[in-house]
Amino acid sequence: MGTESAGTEHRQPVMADVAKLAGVSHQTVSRVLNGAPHVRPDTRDRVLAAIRELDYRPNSAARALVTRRSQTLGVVSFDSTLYGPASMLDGIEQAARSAGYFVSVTSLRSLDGRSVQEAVDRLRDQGVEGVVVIAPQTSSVSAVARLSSSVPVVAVGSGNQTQVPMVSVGNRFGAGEATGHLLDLGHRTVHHLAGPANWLESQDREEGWRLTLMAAGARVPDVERGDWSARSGYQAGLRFAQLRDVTAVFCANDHMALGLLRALHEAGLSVPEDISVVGFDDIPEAAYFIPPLTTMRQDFGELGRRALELLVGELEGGTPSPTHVQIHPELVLRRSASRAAGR
Amino acid sequence: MGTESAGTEHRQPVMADVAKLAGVSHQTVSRVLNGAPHVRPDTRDRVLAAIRELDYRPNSAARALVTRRSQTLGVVSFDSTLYGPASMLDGIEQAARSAGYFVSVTSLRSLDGRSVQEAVDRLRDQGVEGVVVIAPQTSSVSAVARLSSSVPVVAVGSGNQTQVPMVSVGNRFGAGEATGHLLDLGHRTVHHLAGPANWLESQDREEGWRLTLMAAGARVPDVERGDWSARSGYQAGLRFAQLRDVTAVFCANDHMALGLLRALHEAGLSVPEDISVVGFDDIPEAAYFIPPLTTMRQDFGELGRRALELLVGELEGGTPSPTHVQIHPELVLRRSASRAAGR
DNA sequence: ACGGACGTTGTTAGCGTTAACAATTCCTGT
DNA sequence: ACAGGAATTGTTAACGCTAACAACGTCCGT
Repeated sequence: MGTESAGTEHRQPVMADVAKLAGVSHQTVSRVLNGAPHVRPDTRDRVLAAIRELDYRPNSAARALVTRRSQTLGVVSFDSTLYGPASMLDGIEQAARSAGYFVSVTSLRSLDGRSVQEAVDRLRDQGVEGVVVIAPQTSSVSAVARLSSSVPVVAVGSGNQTQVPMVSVGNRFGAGEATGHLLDLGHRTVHHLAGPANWLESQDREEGWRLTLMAAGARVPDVERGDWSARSGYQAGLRFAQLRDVTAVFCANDHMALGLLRALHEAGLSVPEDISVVGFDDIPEAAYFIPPLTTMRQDFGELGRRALELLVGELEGGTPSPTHVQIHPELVLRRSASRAAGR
Repeated sequence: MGTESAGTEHRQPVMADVAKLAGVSHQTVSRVLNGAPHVRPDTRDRVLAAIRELDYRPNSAARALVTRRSQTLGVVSFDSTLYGPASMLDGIEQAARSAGYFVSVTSLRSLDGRSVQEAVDRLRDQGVEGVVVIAPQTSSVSAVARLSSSVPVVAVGSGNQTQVPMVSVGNRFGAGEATGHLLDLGHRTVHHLAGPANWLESQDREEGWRLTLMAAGARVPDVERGDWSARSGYQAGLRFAQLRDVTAVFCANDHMALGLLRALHEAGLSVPEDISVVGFDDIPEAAYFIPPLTTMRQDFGELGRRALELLVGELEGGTPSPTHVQIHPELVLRRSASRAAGR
């Protein structure tokens, strides 16, 4: 008793309102809502009708409180402006939705471990049941490993950490393919425009490149290093253009390759006649660079989806074992790499 | 059940646990947590110490239940893989975080009104306090207008709908600037590569272009239409290359401009000598196209931030009036547009 | 017709927090 | 020292839902 409605009180309807209208107890309403067995069909229909009539919506906070499940997953990403992270986020969201979860995002401004810690804490405070981390820096991955105890965490990106379940692309493999392709084309060696040193992706791609070169007995030239941006690729390209002996460059991503292409073009060098270029990612624009970019395709959306599946599996199936799913990138042949001609 | 084991019962600490440890009532703990006045400093310290010791974290579901506030905002976006939406999302998240809100995202697969309806419903079910819609299609905007009654909604993107508060870029203005620039350069007229017909952005940019041409007494050529992708820009470019009279084209976005550039290049036409090109967006790569793209810069991040401010203002300040914030794009001069030479 | 199994529904008790109010303590000025 | 008020703390009752169990039928076999 107590708080009976005063008059034309216009609050959101609650379960009790539905119950009254349908002439049943609120528990029966709950049963209908949750698809519990043993509800007589006509009762169910009456309840459903009442729900529709009142436009009733269950209060998720109340439900979360009692079930101890928020139906929410968190994503922490580093720079969701970049194509890769954005696509992964997209894949994650898709997969989450079809698994019946909401997704809450938060992105890092800086990449120290403390920042990752903070982000995950924030998410935990919100009551997420698990989190996917898109944060492929050395520092953040180790930070993630530390906090996986409180809430299930899955990382997506790269690296061979085994402390945290992870889905990653075969960066080493991909870099090897790219480098091998260039070598097969007859280049004496392959130069490398690497990504930031503290990114796992960079490290793995560089390693794949180096290993392949060594396995082929080719000279391993010094690495140029960019920051993933076209700008940095351009600057590196200017430097490569000076070097007489470069005939092939493997770029750690497509954006840098774009900058490189432009620098080479300005230097009067033509691609692939003078210098062959291979990228990594296969962003949608890569096919429209001048010339069209030969690159390693990786399916970011799939990556995100798989990461989410892993997380949900751990959440629901009770698979506690740190798994490591790997997705292999694929060489896409276009026109930016060709037979060595010397220059 | 994961890491739960029978012997060591180890539930998450709740407020009562903290209270007991600190030797106070749970209400005092609540007061400390919420910064209520009239708590003696040393009591506060004891409580704080207990919180730290137990690593206590307030249960957000319980709090949301009683306060009727979820501290969560929803974002529905269309294709967060694109640079624009991704950047806006980023801006939104930033702003939301600093305003003390969580952000829950959901993206649309298809763009009919029903789909928007569903997405917003989903978000409502989760208990979001407001939503930002990044969905610049004709159909979705009108759908949004319809449902703004239940939960505050702010749209971001384009259009001159007044039914829903909105922050948009001055697309018409920007298109006018771009077109005007080309005209000033001496081109008789300017061709247009437009975006999808059902996008508000497309419509506004096309209108801005058309109006400017008409105001200048220039002929208004037929429009080519793409879908924002480089691929579609390439195809349109192939067609433009056939037309003898095109000396300048204004592309509705940079990605299509990239494809256009490539098509022109293949057709043996040089930019800007034979044809001048101006884009829209100023994506980070635009400066590294061949040639560097003259384009209209718009600050997507800012757009997102402003949208969120608007929403929060409505939520907290109780400003119910549909506002319309407009951000002006800015012409960035690079090398893809030059004085008309005829061809 | 009767006892029991089962299908169906209702009742009661929390979940962990904040709001409202009651109770206590500590000061002031006189 | 004492009333009166402010500062500080405690107690109780929601918030809207699900879990657990109790209470009704209803149907069957005997």
